Amino acid sequence: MACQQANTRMATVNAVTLMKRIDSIHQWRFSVPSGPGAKLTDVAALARVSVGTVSNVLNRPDQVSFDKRSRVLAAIDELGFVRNESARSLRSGSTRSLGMLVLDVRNPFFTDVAMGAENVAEDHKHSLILANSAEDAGREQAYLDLFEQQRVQGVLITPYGQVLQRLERMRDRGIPSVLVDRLASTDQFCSVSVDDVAGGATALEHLVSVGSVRPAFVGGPFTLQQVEDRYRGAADAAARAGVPLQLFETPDLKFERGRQVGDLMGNLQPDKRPDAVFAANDQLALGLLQSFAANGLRVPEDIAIVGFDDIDFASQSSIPLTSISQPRQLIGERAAQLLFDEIDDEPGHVHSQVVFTPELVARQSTRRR
Amino acid sequence: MACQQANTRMATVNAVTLMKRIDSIHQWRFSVPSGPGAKLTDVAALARVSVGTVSNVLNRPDQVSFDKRSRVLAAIDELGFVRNESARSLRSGSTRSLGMLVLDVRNPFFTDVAMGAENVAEDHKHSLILANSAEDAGREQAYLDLFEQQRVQGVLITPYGQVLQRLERMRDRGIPSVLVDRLASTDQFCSVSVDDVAGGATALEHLVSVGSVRPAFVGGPFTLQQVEDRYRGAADAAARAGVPLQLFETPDLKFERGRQVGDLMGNLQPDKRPDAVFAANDQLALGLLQSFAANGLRVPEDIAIVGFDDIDFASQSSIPLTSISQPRQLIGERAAQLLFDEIDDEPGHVHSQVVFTPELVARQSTRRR
DNA sequence: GTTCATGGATGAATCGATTCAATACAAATT
DNA sequence: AATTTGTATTGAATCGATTCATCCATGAAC
Repeated sequence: MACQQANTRMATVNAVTLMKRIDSIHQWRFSVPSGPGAKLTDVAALARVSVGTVSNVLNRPDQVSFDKRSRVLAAIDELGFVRNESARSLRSGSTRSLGMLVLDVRNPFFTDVAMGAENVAEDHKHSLILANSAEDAGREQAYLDLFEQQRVQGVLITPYGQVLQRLERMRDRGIPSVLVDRLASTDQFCSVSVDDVAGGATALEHLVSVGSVRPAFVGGPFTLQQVEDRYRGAADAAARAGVPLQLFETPDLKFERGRQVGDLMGNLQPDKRPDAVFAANDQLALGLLQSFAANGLRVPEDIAIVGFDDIDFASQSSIPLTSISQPRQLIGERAAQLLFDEIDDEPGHVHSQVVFTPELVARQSTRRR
Repeated sequence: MACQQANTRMATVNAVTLMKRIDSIHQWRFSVPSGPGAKLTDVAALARVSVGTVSNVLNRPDQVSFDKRSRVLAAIDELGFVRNESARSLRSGSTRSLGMLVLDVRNPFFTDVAMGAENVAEDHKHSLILANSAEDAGREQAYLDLFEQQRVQGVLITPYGQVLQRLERMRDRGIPSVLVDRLASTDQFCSVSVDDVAGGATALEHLVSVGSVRPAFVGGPFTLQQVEDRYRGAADAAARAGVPLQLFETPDLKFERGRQVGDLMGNLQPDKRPDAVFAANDQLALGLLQSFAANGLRVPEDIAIVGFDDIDFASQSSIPLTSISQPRQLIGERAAQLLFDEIDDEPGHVHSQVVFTPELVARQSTRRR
């Protein structure tokens, strides 16, 4: 009884589906195709094959005979079928996407890293969802929520707030992450970072090698690990070289701060004034440069400058800026590779910390006097 | 017979579901929660309510009594339930996302526009998927495919290749789009753009007003509508002012080209050399600036420069650069608003073309001599 | 005491793909 | 001729949420 009813209903459903198909073909032929697009069953009906075969054409085309495959492809084309990704990933249990959460999309450093990651993701037929925490713990959490809801396969993140615990929980539930531009403090994660201490040392050694005897460090806040490390590297190198290192601490790393510090230095007695500056990033360095230009200090003759990051504009400044260059794209690529390693779960996956050593790019701002 | 079998199978399924539920609670209580997360039915069971109620708590919390609502929320918390967005949007037929396709994520112009759009999207509880066509027609198509598969609610796009027809088709199937930084040539789309002709005119009038009598335009290729328009605006303004306008055409708008053109100008006789340059964008302008600095030409004394876009680095150059500023963030916001208008289909939606007039930001590079 | 209205709650049906056990069929082997 | 092997194909069950027709309980109105 109930059974009969079920059968009846089934027949009804089929009839409706068929109608819809004919209808949609009709529309396509004679007018503008519109409304909700065709679905897989429509394609199957038009190509006179089963839904399983259509799915195979989409996912394992080489397992389908030439005849049916081409019929299916023709039907797909005819109907303008576009597979519904929500349905795909609901059933298959796997989205084809990674989430990436950076501190500032407007910072070219991160967009470069993202491009590197995107390239690798593309090779794996995944897409990269790029999000911007904008150095805001709330947004950071919100985007992690989003990533979890979207069931991304993995996350690339430059953490801002306290998220490590959460990331561990996510990993335990099947969403691994890789820390970018941060050395993992635990062995719970892979990370890709840059040896800022070495970078700081390189910068300062370079200044000494071009003749500086009164170098200074400009940067802050020291709560940023990067700043701390770069300073420490520079301080150690200064000690080794037997020169003092003056410190100008700033509340942030923005251009404006650089200009302010520059103005400050410009007002010092020439013999008190540093003869070279190592700025914790290029923004600061450009600020210094602008200030010096405005105050009639010559770079590098009166004062040399080295920055950090080697952003495009370092080389594009009127006086091209010496800087410490990080392999940005490579960082992104490597991070994505590590992430895929963990996703594909080569069972013996061990978390590894990749540390790149940044390189000096010498330009006019530190030319030997 | 078959009917009986069906019933039996159903019972089996229920038993399995129950087992799984108990199992997952068990795991939570006594060990690390892991494996596939809890689902909505688990929450319903733990809170002793129906699945419909849980769904209501998630989507229409005010329609649920306080008692059950808090039980559900407690269960969600206890199980660490995260709603599966694929399932949500499959059933509801609507994703909560927009796609945005730009020509170059590394260009601060586009990241600013994107941030504006993102803010509006956030207000509408949507997320913005940012993709980079990188001025590659293939990638552009591929990302549009992706957007269609993901069933985004709408698309913000700065078209590169021939995509208008495709966008029309998408719109007819329920995915509208808004053109960004492009004036829609048809009335089929909304668009948000900037009046480049006016911008070009402004730039040239400014140069004349600070005393230029031999201005030049640098930029290309003229197949880019932007370049064409900026040049035309400048040329018209020059004609009106009764000064000639020299043209230096470039194959692209990159920094390096600016430097090359700058070197070229540096080699001209001082009385043949332009006394002011309008560069089609800031990258070119910075290239010119660097070249002039290297060749000992003083800016603005020997030659004034005005750029276009007012990127951050325009003001951060050693000699701060006068530029034509576009309301980038506003462009993104407005575009997203128009898109939501069309998505929410206020039935009388008419496509509108928003055109912002760019503004001159005068800085040192055009200071009156 | 009965009817009606209403806000809350329920749960089977549903969205559109993929999966996989079952089957059909051809070719190879015994 | 019978059996095995292997490949191509099928279609019902499934993923995890939302939807919505239905039901329930409570109180107001008659």
